Amino acid sequence: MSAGVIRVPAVPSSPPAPLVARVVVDVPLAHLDRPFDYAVPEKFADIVQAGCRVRVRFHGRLVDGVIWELGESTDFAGSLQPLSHVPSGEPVLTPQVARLVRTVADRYAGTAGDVLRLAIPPRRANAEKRESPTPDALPEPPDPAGFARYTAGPALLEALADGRPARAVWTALPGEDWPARLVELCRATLSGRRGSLVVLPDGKDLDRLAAAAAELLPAHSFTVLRADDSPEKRYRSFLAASRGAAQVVLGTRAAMFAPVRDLGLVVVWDDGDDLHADERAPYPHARDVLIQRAWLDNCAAVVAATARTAEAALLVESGWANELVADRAVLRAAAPRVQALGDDFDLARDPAARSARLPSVAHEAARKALAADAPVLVQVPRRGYVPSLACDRCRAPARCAHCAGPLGIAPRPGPGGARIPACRWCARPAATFDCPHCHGTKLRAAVIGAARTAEELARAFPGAPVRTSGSTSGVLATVPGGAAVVVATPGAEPVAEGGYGAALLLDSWALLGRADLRAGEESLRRWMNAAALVRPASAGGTVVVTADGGHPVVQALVRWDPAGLAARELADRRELGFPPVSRMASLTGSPAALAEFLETLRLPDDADLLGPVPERPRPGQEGERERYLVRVPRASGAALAAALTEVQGVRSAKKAPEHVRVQLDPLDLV
DNA sequence: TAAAATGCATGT
DNA sequence: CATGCATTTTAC
Repeated sequence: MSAGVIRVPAVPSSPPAPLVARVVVDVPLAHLDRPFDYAVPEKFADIVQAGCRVRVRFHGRLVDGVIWELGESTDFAGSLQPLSHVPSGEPVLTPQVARLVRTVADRYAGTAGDVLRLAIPPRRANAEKRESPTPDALPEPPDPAGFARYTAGPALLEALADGRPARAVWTALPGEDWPARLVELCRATLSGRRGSLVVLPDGKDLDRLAAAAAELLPAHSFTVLRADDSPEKRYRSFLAASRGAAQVVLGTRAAMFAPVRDLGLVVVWDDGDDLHADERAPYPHARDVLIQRAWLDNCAAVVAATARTAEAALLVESGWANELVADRAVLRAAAPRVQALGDDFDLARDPAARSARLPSVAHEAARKALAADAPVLVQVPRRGYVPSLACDRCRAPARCAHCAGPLGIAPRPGPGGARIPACRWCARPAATFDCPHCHGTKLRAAVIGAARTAEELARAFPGAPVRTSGSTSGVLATVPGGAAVVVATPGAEPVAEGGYGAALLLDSWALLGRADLRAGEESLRRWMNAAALVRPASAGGTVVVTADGGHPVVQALVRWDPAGLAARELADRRELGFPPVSRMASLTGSPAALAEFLETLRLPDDADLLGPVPERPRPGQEGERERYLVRVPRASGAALAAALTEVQGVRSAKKAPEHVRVQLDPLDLV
């Protein structure tokens, strides 16, 4: 130290200014997934806040970042670079969301930067300038009558109003006005000064929820986050939440990270819908993220749907959540009559029958409803289901004798040009087949659905107007009461004023025959979501499903027993070693990159490596790609994620040229 | 992208 | 075994 330095005594009244900003930089490199310390220059001292955006010099370049936290010292041995820019002090990352982001990144073997990109919308300076309108007053707790049909319903509302961390798997009754019920949950929570977050699969559902919120919540107390809003509007809605102006946030899956103030409740609606799985790395699932949030923030959680997933069943079975269900008598009063077509009418067996007229039972149900001036819902399959293999005798999906993966025909012929059935998980050829259910030895290709045209139905019911709702023709949210035939693909069913008089579920064989781990659960979910729009049996409501009444999934629909099927699914998956009882990771990439990846990978001892299987080429992707699956017991899930993260770090540090896509608990376990 | 660390040959 | 120069590593 030079002799001429003059030491200035510290002014006692001024608090020590924050000197160090720990910044998460937006670079896509796995080995740099940690905060870096920067000096806060004098000129920014007044505006910087924990959670605000910054630009910093990193590796010589200017990059975007977020202040993870502010501190007064650093462990870094070198001299700190200063923050280059602080575009605004607006805190866009709350400490609670920061913690969630870290947890989610770790769970999915991704980086905090990747998760932050999902969690924080792009900045719009204009939106920041505007003030967020604040609500006038807290609401009173809601009328408990809405939940009176569910055994523990009123008690749940009370718990929420008291700020207790109640956890429930709610199975909504058919015909339930679920948007109103969900808003009542939010209102109960808000009456206790706590915020709520509700995540739904799509914009159509969000419209209904927002309409209910406008009725039941104070003005400006809620905000709606939807992917199809303009960037400016999205940022404004986001700020309404982060500033604490609106304490109730309703949105589609990107809202799962919304910075709700004083979070008291998280809700996911229809958690079986695959739209809840984000398709950007690291592919988080809204239900799982919200459950993590409930853990971290010790808040209430409600997993709600008309049907039930095996994951929700596990939450109940493990004791994490209580069931919120109606008893059988209440259910009988609410449910439509469900008829399954008997064994004698088998659409799948007779190709001619498929293109022919409606089965007479279905025709009769529709005719009656139309005669009573009620609309009829017709659910038809979407095109493009993947063909799969099933037992020729009993139709059970064919599974690999080694790992219980689904059998299929390889997209490319094997050695010698033969197209032998093979496991789509571990790629072992299935030279012989012995059905575990009926000991059949022959395989058949399961039927691929083809949409019945609206014109065909129009001919079947002359005089009734025909409307269609689907992704190609446009999704209708509602249809008026009165005789009409409404043709919809699964998930696009409009709500009918006064309920449908009948529903015909014509996609049964296409849904049930899919080579998907979730085919059974998913079929019931889609059927129930359609059937729930039908009037109760006492008002003449009828549902006809064109499937074998002996099939367990069809039985669950007839008896309206989503909990029973979910419990059964869970038991099956436990036996076969499937999620959610085990955790799985899929690794996709070029054969060379995968080989190199696996060389560095140190798997937990109890891990099971399956594959590789060839990946069907995606549009716009060059070269051969294949996929491995890794399976571990649930307890080793964190160890698996950590091992995968480590390899990603090593590979990115040595600049491995080819990327390997790592997905934890992927939905498509075909 | 640029500074620091490491590697390596060369002349002592 | 310093020294100079090239290459690799790090990233605040």
